[in-house]
Amino acid sequence: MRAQASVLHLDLDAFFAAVEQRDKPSLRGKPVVVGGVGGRGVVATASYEARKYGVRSAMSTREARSRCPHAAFLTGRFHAYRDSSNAVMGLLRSVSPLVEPLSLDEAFVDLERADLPDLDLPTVTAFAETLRQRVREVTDGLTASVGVGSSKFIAKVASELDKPDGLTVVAPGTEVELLRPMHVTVIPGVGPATAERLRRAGIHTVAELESVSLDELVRLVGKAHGTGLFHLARADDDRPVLAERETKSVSVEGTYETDLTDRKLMEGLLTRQAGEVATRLRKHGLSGRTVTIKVRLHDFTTLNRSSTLPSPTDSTATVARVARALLADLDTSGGVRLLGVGVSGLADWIQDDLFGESDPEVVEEEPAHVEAPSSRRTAWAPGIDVVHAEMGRGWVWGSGRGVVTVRFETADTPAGPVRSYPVDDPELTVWRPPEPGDAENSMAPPPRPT
DNA sequence: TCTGGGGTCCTAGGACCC
DNA sequence: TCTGGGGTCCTAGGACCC
Repeated sequence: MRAQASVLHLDLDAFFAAVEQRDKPSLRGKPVVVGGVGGRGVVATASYEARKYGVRSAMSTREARSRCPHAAFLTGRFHAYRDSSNAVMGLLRSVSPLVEPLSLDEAFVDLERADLPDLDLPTVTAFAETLRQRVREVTDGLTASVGVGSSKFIAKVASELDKPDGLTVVAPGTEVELLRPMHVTVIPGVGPATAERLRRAGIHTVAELESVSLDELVRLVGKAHGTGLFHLARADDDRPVLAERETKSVSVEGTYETDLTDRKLMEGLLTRQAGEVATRLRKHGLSGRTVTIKVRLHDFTTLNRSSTLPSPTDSTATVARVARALLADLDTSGGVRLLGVGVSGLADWIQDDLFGESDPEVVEEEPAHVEAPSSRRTAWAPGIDVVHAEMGRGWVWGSGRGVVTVRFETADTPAGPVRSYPVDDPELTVWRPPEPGDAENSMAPPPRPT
């Protein structure tokens, strides 16, 4: 907890629905529900007009239709949402270099890094009001709710207090008295299961939570969660605002209108999902060692099965093959409503399949002099094809001591320049031969060193 | 025909190694 | 040879968030 109110949380109001109402004037002032419109869809966002009828996020669309039949039910237009989100995040970053997006419609901003004369309440309040106005301008009319406080926790709680289109600044020193009367579910991480456990222990409010010993809380909800709750109940929160978060996993899943029973069809769907996952991995220059499938049965029981490879992959064929093998061990005779594929244990890039699909000897015989940065990452092996964001395509001449040297040589430029980069330079990634489904698939590989 | 999709983090048990 | 402990990796499930 900081001595000044220097953490800001911004939340765009009913974001998806608000974008739809902005872009389609006939929807303004009317109930709008964005989400899955099929038989098994759920509500992503309801406009405030729809909320009056009890429509809520995560409610089934079926339920929403029965509560508010005259609402407009729309599937999302994610490009439009992303455009507006980018405009807002860009605005926030112009104001402070330390911006932590939580989703398309939410972010923390560290005001200690903003250009403010001081962090006194009047200054911060005026700044936040100006920021809300500028959000309106860059998004062509969307509104945001903003909270400012001495920590992430307090800023987030504050932004909820005056929704929509409001601002709350919590004065340092008043945090605990603000929290004490509130229900424990204001604390991030306290969902239905934890709230029920606490309720059975007679704990409903933050004040009651504050009176419980650390040992007792750990006994009730586990070590990590218990210690977290102990501190948050006292508004004790030192989590920093972090601008960049590393991706830990990539996954694709789908719920089907009717339960699947045909194994061949399931294998085909998993194969298609594996292709989407692998394409996204390649697009971001990532690869991973653990392939996981997710299977939700007809009765909603959910199974995960995973397998960890000896080295990272971003290959459609490898991910698909492992996914199908994992499915083979499962009894799906009762029907399957959801299938999914994911890859985790991510490295910055790939070794598996660099020299062809199934050739484990090549993979294992990594030259001893090439040092891997960590067990999860693989060194820049000489000869592999790479691409640099500005320089374009080339191949690795050599590497060592944290530096990789690249020769930028292609069919068009046979005697290209040589450049060296830090091994973790984000501009430099392994080049992958395009697979079906990739955006650009007309490029030929560059010449290889002999 | 109740119950999405994309994530993160935690727990717990077993294998394996030192 | 027996016994124990600690650390890491892997797998499965669950809670939670937006």
